[in-house]
This record gives sequence, structure tokens and C-alpha cells, in this order.
Amino acid sequence: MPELPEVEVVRRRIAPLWVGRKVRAVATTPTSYFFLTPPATLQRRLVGRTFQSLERRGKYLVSTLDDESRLLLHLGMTGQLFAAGVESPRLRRRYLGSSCDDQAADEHTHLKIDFDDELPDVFFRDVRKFGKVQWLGAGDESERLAKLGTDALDATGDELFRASRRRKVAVKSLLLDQSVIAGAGNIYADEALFRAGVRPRRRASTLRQRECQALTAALRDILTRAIEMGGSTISDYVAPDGSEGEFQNECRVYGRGGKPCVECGALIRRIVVGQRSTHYCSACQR
DNA sequence: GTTCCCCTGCGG
DNA sequence: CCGCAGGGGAAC
Repeated sequence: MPELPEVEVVRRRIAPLWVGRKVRAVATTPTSYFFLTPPATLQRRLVGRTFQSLERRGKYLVSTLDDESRLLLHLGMTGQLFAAGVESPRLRRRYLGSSCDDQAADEHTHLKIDFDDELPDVFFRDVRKFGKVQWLGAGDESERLAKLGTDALDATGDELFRASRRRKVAVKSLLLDQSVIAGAGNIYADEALFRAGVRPRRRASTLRQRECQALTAALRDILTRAIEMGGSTISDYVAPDGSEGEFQNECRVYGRGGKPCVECGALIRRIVVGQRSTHYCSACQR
């Protein structure tokens, strides 16, 4: 689900329920690969601490604690970070009905943070468990963060041009490579390629400088607009307050395979590039 | 650079 | 039953 815009919207809206609050208790599900740091360690390290900040790096959320340690969160495909008590059908297993008080806090709620005040608790739910949570001690480097390239909102055409030299990969795959540009995912990569007029399967090495400029500009415009629209809600994504995004209604190619291109009327094609579904207009994109 | 896999749930 | 899904890392 979440790409840069969704993660940024989550960050902005959960921050008031996060920054400056002291952890009273932490509840988790059993150990799984969701936990890069074991649940018991997580509890021991977080209880009694106060979150000092909540930043975004690519698709990661990074929070610094009052002992200079850090907590990394990644939402994966179906991760949801939200306030206790929030109501949304997307936060509930369909067959659970309404018998339980906190319907959202089911077996997919891997992290429940109980704070030392009267504001709502914060939950991290993730049905597919592709999300991640990791605690980093003061001064510890994060391999994951270290690998990230320039944030997609700041990336320049020159950077993309340099990164694409002698690369045989499809441009689409290059845009999804978080070590080159961090933050773009399947939806926004397709949309940026469409707006820049570039075919997703083009070898990166064939990109011209001006095409790289067009791509990074398109990415920036689309991501910025998507943040304004509250992100894209396709199946699972909800903001921390339970509200849904609206950018999915502005997609020109993503999810529109077989439908007419809004620019030229040709049918949008759906292909597979690097195992990811990819949508483009063969008339508008070269 | 490409392929496979980690999971669960939904819709055809 | 099957294929598909906003991600990403490890193994070939």
C-alpha cells in the first residue's frame, strides 16, 4: 500500500499523537519476521521512554527517543498506523462483526503503544506482515537507512541521469530501486513515467538528460499532489484518523489497463516489469 | 539483473 | 480453484 505520499500523510497525522509522549506499556504479537528487533527487547527499550521526533526517510518512519535511540517503522504493503478507537472498515476483519470493543486491535495488530497520558493509544497493524519495526541503540547505524538514495521529493534529473548510465535495467525498475531514489513505489512510478512520456521497459541507459529531468519533475509534482490528496486508497490504506486518500481518482495509468488513455484515447496497456504490474500508454510514452 | 519468497485476503 | 495486491531482501 504505502508509498512516499501515504507514509508522509501518516507521519503528519500521527505526529501529534506521538511526539512528546511517554510510553507506559507495549503489547505485541508473537515473534515473526515483522520484528527486526524481538518483541521482548522492544518492550524493554521503549517502556519509560519519550518519543522526541517523527521523521520520514523514503518509505521509512524514524523516531528518535529521549535516550538518543531510534525506532524504525516500515509499513510494507498493508501496514496501518492509527489511533485507538478509530473506526474504519479497512481496519477490521470483515467477519469479526461488532462484538469486540476495539475491533481494530485484532491478531494483525503487532504493536500497541500505551502512553502515559489520556490521549488515545497508537496501534500498528499489518495483515501481511511485510512491514517492519526495528529499535536502534544510540549511535547505531541502520543498514536499511544507509542504503537509501535521495528522497524522491528532492531528487534531481542530474542525479537520475548519473545513476542510469550503463544500467541495463528497465527505467521502471530503476525508479523502484530505493537505493537510487527513495520513496517511489508501483503507483507513482507508473504515473511519473506516463507524465514524462517514457516507456517503462526502456533500458535506463537509453534515457536522455532531459528525460531524467522530466521524470524527477513529474515524480515531485505527483508525490506532492498525492500528499495534498491524503495519499491513494486502493485496498488497505487509511490515514491514522481512519480517513481515506483520494489520489487514486487522479491516476492516469495505474489500474487503468484496457481503458482509454485520458490524453489520446489509445488503450492503456498492462504488462509486467520486474515482477510488478505496470501500466502505460504506448502512444504517449516512448 | 532476475527470480523467488516472505504473508493474508479478496475477487473472478 | 486461481491470480493478484501501494514492498523489499536474499539467493541464484
